[in-house]
Amino acid sequence: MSDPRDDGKGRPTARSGGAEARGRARRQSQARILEAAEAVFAASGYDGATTAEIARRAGLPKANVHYYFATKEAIYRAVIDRTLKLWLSAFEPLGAEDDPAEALSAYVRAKMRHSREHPLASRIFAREMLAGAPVVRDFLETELRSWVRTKSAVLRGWAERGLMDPVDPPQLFFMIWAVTQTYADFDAQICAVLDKPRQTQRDFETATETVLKVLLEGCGVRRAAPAQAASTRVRAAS
Amino acid sequence: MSDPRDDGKGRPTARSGGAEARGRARRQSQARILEAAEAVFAASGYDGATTAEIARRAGLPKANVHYYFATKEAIYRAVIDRTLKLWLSAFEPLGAEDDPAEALSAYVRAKMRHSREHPLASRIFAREMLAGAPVVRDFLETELRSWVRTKSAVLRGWAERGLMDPVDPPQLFFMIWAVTQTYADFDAQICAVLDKPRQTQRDFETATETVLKVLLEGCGVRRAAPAQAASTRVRAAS
DNA sequence: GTCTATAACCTGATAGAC
DNA sequence: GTCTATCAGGTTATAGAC
Repeated sequence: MSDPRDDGKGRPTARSGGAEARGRARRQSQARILEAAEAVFAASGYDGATTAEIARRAGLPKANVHYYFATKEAIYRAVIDRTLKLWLSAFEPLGAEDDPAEALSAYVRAKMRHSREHPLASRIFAREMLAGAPVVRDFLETELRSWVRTKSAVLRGWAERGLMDPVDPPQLFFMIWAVTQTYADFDAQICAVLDKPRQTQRDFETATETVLKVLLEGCGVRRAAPAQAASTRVRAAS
Repeated sequence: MSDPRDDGKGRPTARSGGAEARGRARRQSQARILEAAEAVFAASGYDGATTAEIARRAGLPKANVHYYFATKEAIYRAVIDRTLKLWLSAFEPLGAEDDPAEALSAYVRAKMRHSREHPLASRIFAREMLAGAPVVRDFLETELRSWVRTKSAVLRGWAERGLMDPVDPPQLFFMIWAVTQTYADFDAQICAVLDKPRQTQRDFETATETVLKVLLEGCGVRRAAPAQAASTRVRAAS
């Protein structure tokens, strides 16, 4: 997963003069391809995407795309790599000594922001899940599983200290992920029901407040003050 | 949407003797194709699905599939038709005179059961949303939107009478749908995290109880007794 | 490194014998 | 109504000129 661009081509020749300029152009082309591919895979899925469409969006001839990425699958793996890094970046700490209201609130807000700012990544991830996680299964079974184990212990600790209700922690995470990601993945449904061409910033804020209220009160934690985040944590009295 | 099998072929000839037997065989073949197609579309999506695979699963030669459904798209539309009917069948009444705890509880339970019993339909629906609802947009903008409008008024009425907290009703429906459907759509993720080959009946019950607790307490309604359903409704005191 | 032209393959759909 | 054989179109990937 760490370097999916293993096509073995295009490495700088030993006797090159302008290697740096070429390296720049190389990275820029690759970046444009990945950005185009993200949009195409999110909209059409792996099978629906075509390398021709990716090339068109990237503003390159199709053969150029295959020069940088040997196969369509290699492009997809590179995009997934990015997606997982983004997914993980939305994972707030949730430390045992944190105040549950503050920490859970910050986590849910981070996930909501992630859906708002990176809907394409969210949709690609969702498509992977629907297909049975053929590519990201290893990630789910290692990194994500161990994250859930660790954080579940933290939540059980909070419940034992009476800071929140005893809620099955993995199930709570499934709920949080489902609710926050629906604003990216099911955008078409939400827009259709609300009779709007797209979700506005205000819709997003309403959604965030509703989600925070229902999820936090639903597991028995009092809400933190709306505006502040992880920087001004309050330690829980032990 | 009502009859997507509009290929115009295969209607019984006027002078036929065994028309009934042929009609039976016809319906049976169509049913087998649709069942196979549901599985293939759910697993692979529209573009990933092949008519050859659908035929193989249905136990028929490929040409036979094209005899009953002129195009791949016609098969897909027939499957979607089924899916939407199933989706609507999980919609409990939610009447203004019902007790919110009973009614919402029954609705969430129905949606959870639907995910458990019809995961393929749920995944096909999810893929449609991810693709921007090209086929079901009309359904979303008419039937579903009007359902949400009607039921939102019911929820606002409950909130005004102090039977639940004032929660933005459409947002609450989005949350309920997201949470309940995740158990079908993101099954791969849930199994991977829980380290199980599949979700057991017990996992499903834990999930249902957790979802009910968090969602109902999250919008300020007291939980109804677990076992009973819509038959023994309690009228809300007005 | 870049791009045009093309090869190799697969898929949806059909023709036509039975 | 059923099924084998095949066509037409589109896709991934590559060869080879520049």
